[in-house]
Amino acid sequence: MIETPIGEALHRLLHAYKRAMREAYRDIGIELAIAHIRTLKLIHQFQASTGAPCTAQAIAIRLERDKAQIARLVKDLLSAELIEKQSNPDDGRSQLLTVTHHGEAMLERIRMAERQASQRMAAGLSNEELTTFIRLGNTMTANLGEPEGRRQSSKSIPQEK
Amino acid sequence: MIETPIGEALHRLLHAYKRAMREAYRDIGIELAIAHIRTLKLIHQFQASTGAPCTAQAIAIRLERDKAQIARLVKDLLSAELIEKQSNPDDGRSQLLTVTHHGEAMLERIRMAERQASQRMAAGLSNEELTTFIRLGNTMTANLGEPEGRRQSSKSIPQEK
DNA sequence: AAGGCATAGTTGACAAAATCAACCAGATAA
DNA sequence: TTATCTGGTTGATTTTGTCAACTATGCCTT
Repeated sequence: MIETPIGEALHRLLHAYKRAMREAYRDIGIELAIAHIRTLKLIHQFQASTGAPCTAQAIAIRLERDKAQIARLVKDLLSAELIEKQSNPDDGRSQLLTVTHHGEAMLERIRMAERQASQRMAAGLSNEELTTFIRLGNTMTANLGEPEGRRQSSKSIPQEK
Repeated sequence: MIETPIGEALHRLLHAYKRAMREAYRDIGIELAIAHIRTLKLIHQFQASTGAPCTAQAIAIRLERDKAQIARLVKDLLSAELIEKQSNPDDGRSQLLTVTHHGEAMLERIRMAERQASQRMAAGLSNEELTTFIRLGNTMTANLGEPEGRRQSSKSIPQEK
């Protein structure tokens, strides 16, 4: 077969992965798009790991996305009543986002769907191999994440360590 | 930091990678989108490895994309005179695609841009680690690529081995 | 030879993902 | 008080991707 460099391997894997995830979500009756699901998961993880609510700014930083896109994703999740917002007492411009009970239930269904697809993806690979893959992937992401300039949404935002 | 499973690591890496590639292409004055570039590269690789021209069907199979999308990508590349087509003598429905000299020159510029970004991405990693990453990635892609049904563009098309 | 089915490619429509720019209200620093 | 920065919003656009229906051609069966 044709030799594939890293970039090509990545494209193919993420495309296959997204397709598998979409099918798994659809099989369970979840109609959320993948970006919405990632955002919902991040809001929940933020709460769980810091004990504090999340902000749109934190999501934009963590996902390295344009804040405009995050705003639209958050708006959709609010409309679906999967998250809710309160005014931030420390910053009048900002809202604190938390996952609702409805959102918690949705997250549980998402986990079920992902478990199945992830097991299929990882078939024949040891835990060590999976850990190695994640480590190498995160290293490359970090390598790419130190820009020389022109990054928009995070141009003057310090990278979290 | 928050633990990231494989899916999350993949999303972040490909997003960072695509952004780095776009910046590298832009720095060199290339205005093609990434999907167009991947298609152009594939047509060239197909020629180089088989000695025969490429077809839209072969691209759809190799990239695992909907044939409608491939048709649009091919149309754009034809308009940009990066590739050209001839009627397939063996199949009146099909056209054979080849890269033009203009396309060859574009590919050379693309390789220069990618070399720089790839080196930055791979900083600190050995060749063995990069090879391992690609191998694991391709294994997972293959795991996901054996559908139980509902795949559109490749539903009745046998997977290449 | 004719009919039925499958296929290569095209087109329309739509959804998802992502970026860029401009804006407003609030926060901070001088 | 003023200037600058920031969190978030909205509009516009580009890129990526999927689904369905269609046409012309190819293949198989009768």
